[in-house]
Amino acid sequence: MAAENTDQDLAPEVDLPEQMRIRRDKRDRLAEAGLDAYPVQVPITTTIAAVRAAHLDLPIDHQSGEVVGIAGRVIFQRNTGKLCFATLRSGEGTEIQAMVSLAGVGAPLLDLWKDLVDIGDHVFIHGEVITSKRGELSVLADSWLMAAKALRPLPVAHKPLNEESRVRQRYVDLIVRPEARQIARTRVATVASIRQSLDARGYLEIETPMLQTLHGGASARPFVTTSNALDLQLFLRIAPELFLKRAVVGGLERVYEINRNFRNEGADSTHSPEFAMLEFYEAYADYRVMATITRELIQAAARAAFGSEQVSHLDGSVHDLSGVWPEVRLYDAVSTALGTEVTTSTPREQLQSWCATAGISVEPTAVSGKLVEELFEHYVIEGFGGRPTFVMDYPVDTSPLVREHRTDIGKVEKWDLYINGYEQATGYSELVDPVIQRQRLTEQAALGARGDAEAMQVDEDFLRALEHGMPPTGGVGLGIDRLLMTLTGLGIRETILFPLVKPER
RNA sequence: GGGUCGCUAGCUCAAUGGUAGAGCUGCGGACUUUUAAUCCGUAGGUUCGGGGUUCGAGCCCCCGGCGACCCA
Repeated sequence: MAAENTDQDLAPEVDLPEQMRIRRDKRDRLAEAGLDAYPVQVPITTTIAAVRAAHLDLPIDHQSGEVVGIAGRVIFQRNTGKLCFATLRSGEGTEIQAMVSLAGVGAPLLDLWKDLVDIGDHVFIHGEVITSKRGELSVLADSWLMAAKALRPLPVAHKPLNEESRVRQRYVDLIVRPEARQIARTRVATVASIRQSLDARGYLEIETPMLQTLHGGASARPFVTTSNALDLQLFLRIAPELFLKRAVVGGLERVYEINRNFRNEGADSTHSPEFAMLEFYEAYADYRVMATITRELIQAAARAAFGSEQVSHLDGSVHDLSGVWPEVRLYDAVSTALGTEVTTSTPREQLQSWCATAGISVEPTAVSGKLVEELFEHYVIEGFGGRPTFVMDYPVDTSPLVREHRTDIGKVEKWDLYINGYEQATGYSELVDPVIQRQRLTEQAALGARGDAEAMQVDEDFLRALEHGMPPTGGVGLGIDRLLMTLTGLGIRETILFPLVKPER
């Protein structure tokens, strides 16, 4: 590692920005003064939050008598000649004031504090819990230690960091922007809520392969990699679907997985090449049952994250996720939009003509169902507004893993849930007939052979599993990052702590 | 994929084609009750990279990089 970065590592210090040179110098001077810039530990006795909680009512300019050792990051400093104030913040966001005075620590430690402590440093303060003359809860130091010296200056705390830096240096974003820390916690609460909802319903959380020898379970371009040891081409999974279904065949009849999928596609405000996905399958359920469970999952997540099914976005808008959500049928919606009836038997040439009129560019080989879906996305989705809407009953030729509709020929029992114009989740009555599944995958493979990079491959082992008998099953895929978008109104790159970004140079 | 906008000091931003500036941060000094402390002084630049036009380019032109927004 070091050997590959010699230019960086050996960069003369004079080439560093002044402020970084100075902080490196302070690091050295700490050692000369007998203070470790990076001690293995500091003798904390409690946390900032605990001190705050224990002294909620301490009157102004009062001594508590309690002596504590605390540590936190310096986020503001106010130094005077013989009395220094610093605001310390702990990782979870609680702040407390440290007071370092001549009377409390003596001249040598006071001078070292003033010389060598910067905003951004982690420090340890030992002393009595008091309130200042302005009433600020403080620890009046009788000694202090460096807990970890920061060699880079923090950005100005009161001006928003530009968006690119926030994503590229999330650690800085987390330090300076409370919303960034809040989003990370909201995500945890959301995912925990999902697990709780499914666990309560008797689901098992399992883990399935991310390295797969065949790509399937969705229509998407995979990332391709190689196992050197096995001399084998592998794909990063685009979906866990085919393995979760194997589990259902095996008798794990309510299973889910929350983990990453990888799709070799572009990134924008609603797409990320790697994204977190929930998939869950329930034997003896169908797509309607799964729609209800999905709505309840999302509503429970909203309550867990915000205490309400009315979620407030950071822009101040309020979005109502409560109640039962509207449903539209895909072909009905497209028919209404075009002012003429569109069915599964509408000729492909007619659909292509409508697409051309709408200015939708489609692959010349696109199947009829794909064209209908394109028309739907072009004409219908915006009309939903922000209201969650289930779009029901999709064309069979774009849904190779879904069972045919029980009454409508040429359609499948599939819904997509749209929120704010993006696809939030999709649910199926799963195709469990191994003979039809083989036909569908064979057709997919034929598309792949003709150059469709998103087509699925024939997974013989998956078919063999189905041939052992899979119970009637409902399944759902739900984007976790997009659920955070739904709950917070943020772009996908704000909901992912460390999204993929191109190298800076 | 197309279009528009942006990239300047550690951070946030200025700068008719004519000496690259400000605030905060930093550094030196004063200050024992501050709260984005205050006051005095001061330093800090490969203007994203490369090429071109020009007496002269942060600014105009071309190529490239990264990002944001809109469109498909």
